Order: sequence, then C-alpha cells, then structure tokens
Amino acid sequence: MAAQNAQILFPVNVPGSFDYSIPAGVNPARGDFVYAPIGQQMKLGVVMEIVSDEGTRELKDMAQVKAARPLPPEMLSFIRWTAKYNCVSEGLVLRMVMRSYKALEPSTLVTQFSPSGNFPAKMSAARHAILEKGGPFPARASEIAERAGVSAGIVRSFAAAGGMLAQSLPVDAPFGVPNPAHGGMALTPSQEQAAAELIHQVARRDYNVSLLDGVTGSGKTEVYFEAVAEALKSGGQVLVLVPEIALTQAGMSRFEARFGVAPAPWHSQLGDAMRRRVWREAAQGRAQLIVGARSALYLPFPDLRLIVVDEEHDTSYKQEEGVIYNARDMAVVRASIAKHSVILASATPSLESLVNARTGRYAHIILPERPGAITLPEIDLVDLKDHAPEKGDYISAPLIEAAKAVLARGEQAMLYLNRRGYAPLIICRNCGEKLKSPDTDSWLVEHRASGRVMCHQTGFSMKKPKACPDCKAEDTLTPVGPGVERVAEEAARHFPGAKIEIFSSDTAGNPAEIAARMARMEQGEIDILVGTQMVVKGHNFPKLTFVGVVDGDLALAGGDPRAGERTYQTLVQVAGRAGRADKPGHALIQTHQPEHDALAALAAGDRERFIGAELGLREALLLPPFGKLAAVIISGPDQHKTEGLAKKFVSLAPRADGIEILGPSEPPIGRLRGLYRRRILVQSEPKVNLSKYMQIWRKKAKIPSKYKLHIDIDPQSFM
DNA sequence: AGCACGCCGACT
DNA sequence: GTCGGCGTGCTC
Repeated sequence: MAAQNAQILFPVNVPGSFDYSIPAGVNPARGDFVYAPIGQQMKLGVVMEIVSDEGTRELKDMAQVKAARPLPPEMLSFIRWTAKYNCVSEGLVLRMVMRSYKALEPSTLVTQFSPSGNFPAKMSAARHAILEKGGPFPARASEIAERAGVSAGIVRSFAAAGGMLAQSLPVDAPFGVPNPAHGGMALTPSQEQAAAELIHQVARRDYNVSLLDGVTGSGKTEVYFEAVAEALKSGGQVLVLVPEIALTQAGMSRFEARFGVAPAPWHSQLGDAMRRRVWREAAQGRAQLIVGARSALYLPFPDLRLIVVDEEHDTSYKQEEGVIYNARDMAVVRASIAKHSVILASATPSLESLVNARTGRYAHIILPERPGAITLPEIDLVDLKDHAPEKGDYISAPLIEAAKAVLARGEQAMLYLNRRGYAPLIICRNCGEKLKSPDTDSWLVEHRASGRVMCHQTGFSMKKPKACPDCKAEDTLTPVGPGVERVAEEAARHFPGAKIEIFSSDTAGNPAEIAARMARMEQGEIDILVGTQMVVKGHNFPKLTFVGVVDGDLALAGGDPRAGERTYQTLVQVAGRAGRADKPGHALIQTHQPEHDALAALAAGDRERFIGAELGLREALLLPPFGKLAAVIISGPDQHKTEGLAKKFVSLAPRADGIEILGPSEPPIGRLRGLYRRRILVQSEPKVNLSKYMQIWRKKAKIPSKYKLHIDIDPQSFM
C-alpha cells in the first residue's frame, strides 16, 4: 500500500489544512484530534482527510493521536460547509468548535460522598442534618456541609464511621437524563395534530425542516416539546436554540418542568468550568438536551436528532463578529448534512422561512389561536401629523387618554421606546456642536440616571461636561430627542401619583433584580412600565392591558431592506404584551407614516396583507429571498487609505452575469473604535453562487495587515 | 493564532 | 556596540 498523508486542520486563521506524513506506529483516522508540528510549535488539530502520498514534496511527520472521541464525519463536513458559505477559513470555524477543547481531557476526579444506609449507632444532630439536608448525593464534602449547615469535617468523620460512602467521581457531573414522559400537558385537538406532524418528521430520522407558525398564546412551545420528547425517546440528542435574551432562569425552567431535569445550557457568558462540562458531556453524547444561544450549534454532538430554532426570526441568531454566520440558516445546513429534523418556530416568521414553507421546501405547520387564550390586542395607529404632542413632549393626547383610562380601572400600561437613556443626542445651544464619541462616529447619549453621557456603539462613557467642549460656553448642552428616561419623566407629569418604572438594559441589573421587577409588575406595584426592546420577550402580565408605542417609525429609518419586516415583527411582539384571556388589550402606535405597509397591516390585524406587500417589493428589487446579498466591510486606521482600498477592491470584482455591486459607501457609523469603515453591497440573482464569487474576488485583493476586509453573507445589519 | 525575522531608537 | 520596540509574513 502506498504511503498515506494526513490533512490536518488547526484552529487558526490559515487558508486551509496542512499535509503531514504519518510515521510508523501512528494510526490517525478522519476526525481524530492529533498533534503536529506547525512552525516552531506543536499544535492540536483535527484530521480532515487521509490521502495517499503523491510524493510531490517533503512533508513533516505528524506526532501522536490524542486519546479523545473524534469529531464525527458530519461535523467535518459542517465545518467545511460553514467556512465555504460564509467566506472564512476552515481554521476559524474549527476554532469555534474547539472553543473548549480542554474538555478533551477526561474530567478530574474528586472524592464525593453519599449515605451508605449502614449507619453507626451514634447518630448526632449534625449527622441527621447531613442525611436530611445534605443532598442531592453524591456530592463533595464541602457542598454537603454547606447545605446541612455543618462543617466539612463532620461529613468526613461520618464517612469514616461508615455512615457515608466515599467514591472518586468526575468533578464534571453528567447532566440528568431528561424524561420524555415527565410533564406532558394536555393539548387541544389542533395542537395535538401539529405535534403529531412534528413527531412524524422527527421519527423519519432524515433531513426535514418544519416551520411551526403560530401566534403568541397558541402553545408553540408545548407543541415542539412533543417533538423534542420523540427525539429523546429514541435516545438521541436535541438542541434547542433560543435568542440570547431568552436564556433566563424562567426560560430554562420551562424545560425542567417538562422533562424533569435542567437541560445543559450553552451561552457566551458561561464560566470556564461549566463550559468545559457542557462541551464534554455534549461531545460524549451524554448530555441529551442542550438549550443554548447561537454558538451551541457548533458543539460536536455525535448523535443529534433534532434542532429547534425558537423565535427563528430573531436577529440575535446572526453572529456579527469573527465568523459571521446566521445560526438559523446554519442549523438547516447541519441538519441536511447529519440527516435529521429542524423545527423553526415563530409567531412572526421571517419572510425567508415563509417562502420556503410556501414553496414546499419546508413543512408548514400552522397553529390556530387557542380558544380562551390571550388574543392579540386591538392595534390602532396615531398619526402624529394629526395628534402632535405638546411642544417638547413625545406622548400624544390619544396615548395619554388611553393610559389614563386603564389606570383608572386599576390596570397597567406600558410605554415602548427602543432607545436607552434620556436623549439620543446632545447639542450646544451656543455653537450648534453635537457631543460625539472620541473614537467613533456616533452621538453621545445622555443618561440622566447616572449623570453620564455614553456611546452605545463602544460602551465609552464619561461624566456629562458642564461646558461645551467646542465653544466652552457653560450650561448650553441641550438634550435632543427622547429616550426611555425622558418618556418616563414626561409620563410622571401626565400621570401624577402613578408608579412608573423604567426597564432597559441599563436598569435591568442581575437576573435576581429582573425577577424582582417582574414580580413587582405582576403584583401590580407598578402602574406604568417604560421599556426598551428588553420588555418584548418573556412575561405576560395579566393586568397589563394597554401598550403605547412612542415611536413606531424608529426601526424604519436607514437603508436596511428588512426594516419593514423588523418593524412588523417587533411591534406585533410589543403589542402582544397587552391583553389577557378574557379581555383583549389595546395598543396605540404613534407614527409619521401610517400609510407604510408594515404599520397599516398591523392596524388592520392583517398579516397576509403585510406579507403580500413585502414579498412583492422584495421580488421587484431582487432582495432576499428572491435574490442574494453580501456585504464587504473594509476598515483601517487611515480614512483615505480605507477609501482607496475599498475603491481598489471594487475595481477587482470579477465580471459575472447577474451580479450588481453598490458602493463603496460610508456606513452610518463611518468610524468605529478608531477604525474608518467603508461598505460595499453585492446583490445577485438567486442562481448565482454568491459565496464562491465573493471568495474568488477576495483572493484577488492584497490587504495590508493593519486593514481588514470582512465578508458578510446575507447581511442583517447595515451599520 | 504564534513565532521569527528584520530594521530603527535608548541604554550598560 | 547591543537590547528590544513591534511591523510583516509564514507555517505542511
């Protein structure tokens, strides 16, 4: 047999994998984690392929194979696919996968104790406390001691006396095994039917995608839980992707209530120990149910049977840094490679998914509204041309009247404005200068609660200056425009005596504080909640019957082709906060453009009308899903050189049919953290392989090391 | 991502 | 004279 080589991929940003010869006595296979010399160092990589030696050049020998479970072949294909589609190196994708490769080492062992059942005659109060309050067992002496309120020494001496059994167990305990039959709820006939369809899809054990389309309160979660149960029953793994914001205690406890154990969590803020534990347990196939944010999609599950993408329209599935990818789309890719089911669930599906459902690529499962459930509130528009608020105010008379009415009935109101702080802009009355961030082209936002001004792009903040930094005049800096703090201040004027609270990421605090605020709202201790995007998800408050949207046009500004869709989706969710089972709520949306399709359809309660109008528009303009988009972002320290590089790059574009190139142009934020930026937008017909085109294009360019060129396939953000 | 090579300023 | 700054480029 001819000599063989191993193609090894390292978790570094180099264009591809490297070839190594295989020394005698070493037997690497595809997917194995292996060590090989790269430059001056020995690095851990993954064998992508074993190929026969062509003898074209002298190769280095690889070193040894690591004793760890190899990546499954589907994972290797998924890494390749992700890299190719999103125009990044395979190494960068592998780095995402190996984010916690310390988990490849077996877990360290610690001594853990459990009751032996064979208790000594002398049973002190402390020993009883250990048995009664020290569980769950087995656990470390210190954990048992803390729960039982005794010292760890007593636990050890109890063990020495024979009352406790000491075992050497891994520190990283396996996750509990979910029980598919644990907390199933009674379903209505239509839910039953939807669940049966999903179960059928999962049971096929083949690639298939279902769009689970149902309004708030239709019981989407309970229905997809049945599909999750089916996959768990067959012994496979299930991944549920949720928006980052939904990874709260409350969000996770729904899973625990249904399946009897807490699922394995995965998100960016996981501590090192937990991250290692989840990675290892998921990679070993022992963690069966994983609930996580988008990056959980790159865990090396060996036996995945189902991915659920909850709130599939949510923009947080798009990763905007490093490897730029859309986890919703990549979930479908992973399923098609590993041959299993995907469920995309939403009350307001993305147009892309809707079109896929309507053309038959996805199964379309529509959940009707549940009788007796919370119904969507009545939505009306307030034309600000006819109902201008008082000078300097932002809340119009119709909103004031409606809120007064619900407060008079002892109910609650919410005012929604997706803008943190007091005012988005500070202007000097003397010289007209606007306060700007030092290294970024964005206005500094006034935050009155903290007395500071902040850059929302970079997090920069400083004390609000007394004098204008430009003309040095004192007390001339004037806040312009509304943020939630200002709306709350205005509300306090309109509704004297009402208890008003602000809910935004600045006021949210830790999970316990959020829970406390939710409880206060539930118990009616808050009359008016003024909130940003943060209030959109989660709790339904039974006494909240009115929602006022201060600026319905906010998301429509800017050149984002999905602005209408975003506005529609967000406002449906915001309005949906109002109402209860026996009485639908009411929502008023202030707008300058009541004729806009998204807003008019909202008021008419006619989703089809919006979808029809939006699809027509997209089809005419060749926008997704009727065409493809890619963005190029070039950034660097010198404005002219960045501009020059961008122009040069455009001039290098390969000639091809069905491709249109727009730009370079200055993005809304032209300078970010000291780097100047230019954007190029590429639009293509659906039949074009845009990823391939972009990769060929990029290869022609030479970018100096201080400058960066990013390709964003199917961009969602146009900043 | 590392690490070496290389070409310019302040030190024993 | 050299120690070390980090800019540039390569790693099978």
